[in-house]
Amino acid sequence: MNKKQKQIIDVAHKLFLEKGFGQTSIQDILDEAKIAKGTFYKYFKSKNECLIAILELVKQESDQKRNELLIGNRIDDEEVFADQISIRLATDKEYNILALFLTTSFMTDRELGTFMVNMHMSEVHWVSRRLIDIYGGEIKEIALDQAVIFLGILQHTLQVGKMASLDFPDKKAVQFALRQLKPIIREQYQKKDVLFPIHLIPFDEEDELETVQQLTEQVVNLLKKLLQQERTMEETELFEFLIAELKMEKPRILIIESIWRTLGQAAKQTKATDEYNELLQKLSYFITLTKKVKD
Amino acid sequence: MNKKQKQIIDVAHKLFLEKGFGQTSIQDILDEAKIAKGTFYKYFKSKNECLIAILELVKQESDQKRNELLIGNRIDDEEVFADQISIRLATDKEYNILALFLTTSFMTDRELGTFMVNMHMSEVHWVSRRLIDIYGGEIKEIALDQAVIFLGILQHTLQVGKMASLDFPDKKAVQFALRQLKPIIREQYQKKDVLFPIHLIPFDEEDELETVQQLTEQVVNLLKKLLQQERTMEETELFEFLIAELKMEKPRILIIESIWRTLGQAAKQTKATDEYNELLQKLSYFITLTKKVKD
DNA sequence: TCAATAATATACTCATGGTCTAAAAAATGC
DNA sequence: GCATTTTTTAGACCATGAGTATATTATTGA
Repeated sequence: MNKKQKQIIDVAHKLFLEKGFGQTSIQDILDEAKIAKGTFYKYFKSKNECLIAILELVKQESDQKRNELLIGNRIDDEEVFADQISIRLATDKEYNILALFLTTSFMTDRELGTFMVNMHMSEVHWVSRRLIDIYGGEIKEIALDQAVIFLGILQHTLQVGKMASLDFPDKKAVQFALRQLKPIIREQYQKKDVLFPIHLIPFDEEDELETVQQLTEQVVNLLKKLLQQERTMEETELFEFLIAELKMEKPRILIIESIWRTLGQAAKQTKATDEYNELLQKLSYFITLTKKVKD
Repeated sequence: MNKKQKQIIDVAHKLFLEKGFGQTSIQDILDEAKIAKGTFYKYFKSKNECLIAILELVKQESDQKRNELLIGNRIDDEEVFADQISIRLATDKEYNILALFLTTSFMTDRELGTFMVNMHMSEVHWVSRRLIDIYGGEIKEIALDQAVIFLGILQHTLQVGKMASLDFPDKKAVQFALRQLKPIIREQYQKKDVLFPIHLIPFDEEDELETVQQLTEQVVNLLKKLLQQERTMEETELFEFLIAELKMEKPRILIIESIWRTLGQAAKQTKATDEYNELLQKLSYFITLTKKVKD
């Protein structure tokens, strides 16, 4: 990412938060960033594209934080899940992401619309996978339903809370929603009353839920793939070490964890590619899952 | 309501549905309605005010339908409740009402924003009152929470269903949400785990939940109040009869019901005042409640 | 140093919401 | 049926804001 581009994104980011997307004109951004119109349109085809760029960045950052939260904790710790949700909420709320989702149908702009839908669906899928982590594979069939229910309760609770000017902290709403979920899970699990069948979750993501072995293989493949691209010396070294370590009978999990942390730091500096982030995510999942299996 | 005004509203209504609010320009409305700009701005201060007018009309119509649904059925019939919800859903979805709610924070326009919030809060309150009808006064303390949860699940279920292009009928989503609610109610009722205290419901509405006696008194007062305004001969006659009947020891419920129906028909023709509609609503509630008490 | 690239300043188009005015058309009261 | 008032029209006009285009001035990298 270019320096000027980053500058524009930062300013736009700030202004969108302060005044809202609709209320911020491109001129405002130009003035605040002290750049010419041409520069803006050199980097972004439109205001909407600029928003998408910001949203992608924000998502990456919160994904990172979510992964960090997972390390060193049990995968089935509800408290960790609550924190992970809160992280996204903080930024989501600032951006009124939910508002944007639904304005989709208002917009002519198909780009932004589909982007929003994809982002939301990926969040729903993430939640359903985490619910399986927490409540076990037995709820697999109803996990999507539960994710939809959980996010629905959460979103509406926050919305009404805001409307009624009761400003309880986000996390209180998260925990409330989570508490409500439990009796539903018990009931729905018994009755097998499913609305959204699990097969709606894309296959490659579903595979992540499988065994450590499969996960190891995926990570190794990813590493090899990334090695074929241009990498710094440090990365090459770390990647090759990881591949070797993962191929061992009993990979030393604490060493892998520490490398993961290093890579995560590096990713923070430069805007990491999707594949790089996928690696980080899979790696952190591998770590937590391995720890769990050890128990 | 003026004839020209109605014409404008109808055209705007149609266009908003076809192309969406944001995508419909005032010029579009003018062209379609074959009107001059001045005429539009004679009746509506702005595009937003026009939307509000439409929304008010739509709400009135669906309130009416909801009331009609209640007559002749038990107040605690879940099926009736599901139908009542579906009614509003049909129109809400057309208008992307939920989208508008949330865009509130995008808008500079405070008017439209507060209007939306009020409309939504009144819906939440209505649902919580109906839940009390259905599950009994014992759940009074948790009724608001339940309404928030129910609407949250419902809204998100519909949203995800739309995004995933599974087009199940609205009513299926309503029944799904309602089924999920039951175990929550059981659990929450035992644990008294309340987030939104009942006192958030405005007092005058809360009173409606009280006894038939109180309700009778309220209806009589409303009738007297309305009689002091200008009324047609027919209305005066019906109103005075109702007052007399309600004061009797055992009001003949079927007669009252038939008068209610007549008044409802009349209200459909001319745009009824808020007070008139309140009367209709209270009356229908009186009828159903009385029937229930008889059991 | 020179050529390519990045950045600036500024003028322009176009769509849209909203205001204003003068004249034509309708409605209304006597 | 005529005069007055109200409604409606047509269209000019303004402001704002997104996005395009262009000519000019840095910056930079080989």
